Amino acid sequence: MGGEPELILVVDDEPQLLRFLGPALTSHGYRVLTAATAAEGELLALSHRPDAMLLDLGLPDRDGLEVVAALRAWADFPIIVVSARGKEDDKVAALEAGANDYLTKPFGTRELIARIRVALRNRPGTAPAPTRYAFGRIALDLETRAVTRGGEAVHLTPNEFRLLLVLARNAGKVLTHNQLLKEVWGPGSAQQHHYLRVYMNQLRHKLEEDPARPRHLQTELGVGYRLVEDPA
Amino acid sequence: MGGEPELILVVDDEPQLLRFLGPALTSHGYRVLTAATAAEGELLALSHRPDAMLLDLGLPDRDGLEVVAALRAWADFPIIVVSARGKEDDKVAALEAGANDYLTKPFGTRELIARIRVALRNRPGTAPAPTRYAFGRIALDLETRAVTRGGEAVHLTPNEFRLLLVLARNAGKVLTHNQLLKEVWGPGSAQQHHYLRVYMNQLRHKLEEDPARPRHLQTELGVGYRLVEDPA
DNA sequence: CCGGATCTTGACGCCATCCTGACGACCGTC
DNA sequence: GACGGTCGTCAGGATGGCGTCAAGATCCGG
Repeated sequence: MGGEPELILVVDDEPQLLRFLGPALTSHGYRVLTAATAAEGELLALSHRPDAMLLDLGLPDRDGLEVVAALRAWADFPIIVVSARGKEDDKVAALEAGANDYLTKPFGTRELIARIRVALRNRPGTAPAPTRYAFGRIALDLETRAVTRGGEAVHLTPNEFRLLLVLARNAGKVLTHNQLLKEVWGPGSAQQHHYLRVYMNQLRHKLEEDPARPRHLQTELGVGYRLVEDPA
Repeated sequence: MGGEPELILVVDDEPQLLRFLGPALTSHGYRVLTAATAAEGELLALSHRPDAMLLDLGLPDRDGLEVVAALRAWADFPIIVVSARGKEDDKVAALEAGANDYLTKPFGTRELIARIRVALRNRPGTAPAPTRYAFGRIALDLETRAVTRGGEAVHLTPNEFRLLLVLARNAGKVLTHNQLLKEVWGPGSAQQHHYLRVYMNQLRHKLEEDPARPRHLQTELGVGYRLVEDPA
């Protein structure tokens, strides 16, 4: 990631806790901003757009749940609620109001740091494409480029693998002949439907129990092909 | 939203807990998938791509942390860890390994539901345009090219599918013979009204309860055909 | 430069789909 | 009541897409 260090806004009215949390967070590489009241916290959140917020529910000037709801109206950063009250009703209410996590005092620093990291990790903008797929007894791993059928390794040629991969990434959907050709053989290969017939045939022989009656690699006549988990 | 209910995969070896969690989750509108071992859980996760996973750390066949790490290698859905051990070290280790949340047994159902909702709410972008139509018991999905009648799959030939699609896109409206012919068979097929009679007949036999008294695929005498949701 | 793996291309039989024709049902008109 | 028109129904023959096999052509590493 390597960019700016993340900014954490801590809103709590206990100076004791702040003196304790500040160093803990900075020592883990975060920048810290503090506020002692809800009003000040909202103001700082608005002006500094922190990457995450630590919010004590027991603030003097305003009800904690209201603060969460008010923030959630516009803020998209994670809000981790901290409270001395540990009843289930309190937790549910805060989470429903929009909090991302709920910690009951007292809590350990390391757990707090871990939960902050989880919250930051889950921010939008990080959608890793899956690197593994499975369809019945067929499994496929992108990183190792390994394909197995019922646990046993199956060797696929490059073109076979690409074809299977395109189908897997769009599992369930029908892909037209030209879509598949473009993805596997590159543009300019349209109308070469014969490739597909040959390679689908090879895939079926390597992956299907009964290549003549494919379970997963289905033909959509006149349209294209599709890979399904289970033959409806 | 508004599509399929979310699928939750619950991996736990205590039947007692499963019997307790299953109804709790389904009653909140989730679909539930269960597994009793890590191996089974990973397989189901791979093949069914749940929207979230509930994972007990104390599984018999494999260390819980390993399972979390292995899943995180490819899975992008939230993993909520459940454990009887509540020590800070355990929590930190699980969260660092990739878990999204950590609940200590015993926990309340409402808190669990609330935390699941938080996890689902935070998922990265999920809004593929649902290209679907429904008319009574007849449903039609453009992406998968699947047509169902009362839930059961119905196979349509390319021409049948195109004809149904044109009618569905103009649901309620009457389409003239020539309009339909042009859309399905291309221009230059005008006056070939016999095509329509044959194919409408086939569609009715595949989709209507009583093909002789069509509910949805209506004839407009001397004009054309129309697809309606409900026979006024 | 050789050998094996992979890709391409051709040929052929089969089968789903499509087209076409024949016939009956229904309705309005003369 | 005969007639013409439109529509629904059925089935057989034609067509084209698909699966299948195998023989070159090509690529690549040793």
